[in-house]
Amino acid sequence: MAQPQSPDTLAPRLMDLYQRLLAAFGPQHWWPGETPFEVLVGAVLTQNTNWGNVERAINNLKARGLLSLEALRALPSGELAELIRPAGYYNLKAGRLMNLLDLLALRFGGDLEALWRLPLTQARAALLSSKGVGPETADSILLYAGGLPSFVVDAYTFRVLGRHGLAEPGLDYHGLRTRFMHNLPAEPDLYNEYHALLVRLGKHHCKKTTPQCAGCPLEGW
DNA sequence: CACCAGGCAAGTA
DNA sequence: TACTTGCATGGT
Repeated sequence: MAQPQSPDTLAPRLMDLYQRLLAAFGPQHWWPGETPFEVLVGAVLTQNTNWGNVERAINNLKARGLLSLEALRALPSGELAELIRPAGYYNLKAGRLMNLLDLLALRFGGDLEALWRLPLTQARAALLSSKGVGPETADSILLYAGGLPSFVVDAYTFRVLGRHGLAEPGLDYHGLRTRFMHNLPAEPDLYNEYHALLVRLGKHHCKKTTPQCAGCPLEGW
């Protein structure tokens, strides 16, 4: 596989990037969610959406005691849509969430632990088989709800890595994910913080694709 | 006012 | 295969 630089230097460079972000921003303590189930729901609701809006939606469910697999599945999809309205794309997401809840109920007996017990690739494939769960949502669920070492890639990841020569144009989601996973120890805590730190960097700095902005913790890196 | 936010699937050429 | 479009709220 053609890589922007030799694999020998890639691993240390990815660790160096992590250390710099950690030093600059500190631990991010993702994912805000009290239970794995709540994290899973949040993962669907936050698709292309600000987390603050997702919290409003989840609070609507919590306030009514609906934040459980059984309660949500018993809810008419139209009512679910109204409750998650603040998260945006609410009709779409109500359907996507129901798809995923059906998968959990029908294929795993409603037991998330049964999902986490599968080999990572099989658990990931199961999640991806649910319409509305793409690679980033699947990896977010595996990592942040299941505590499994599945690296999460997002738009910020492409932008930051691309700018610093660690991701060539045309590299796709799978390519970038495996680049991280083949060059870092398979530690869930590391993957957890790493992704959160990349998002944190993207949120407050360096929104442009080309030059680095002044004051960025990666300036000159 | 425009633009963005922790995507995904379906449609088009 | 490689773009493009629809989905939608709330904050800056």
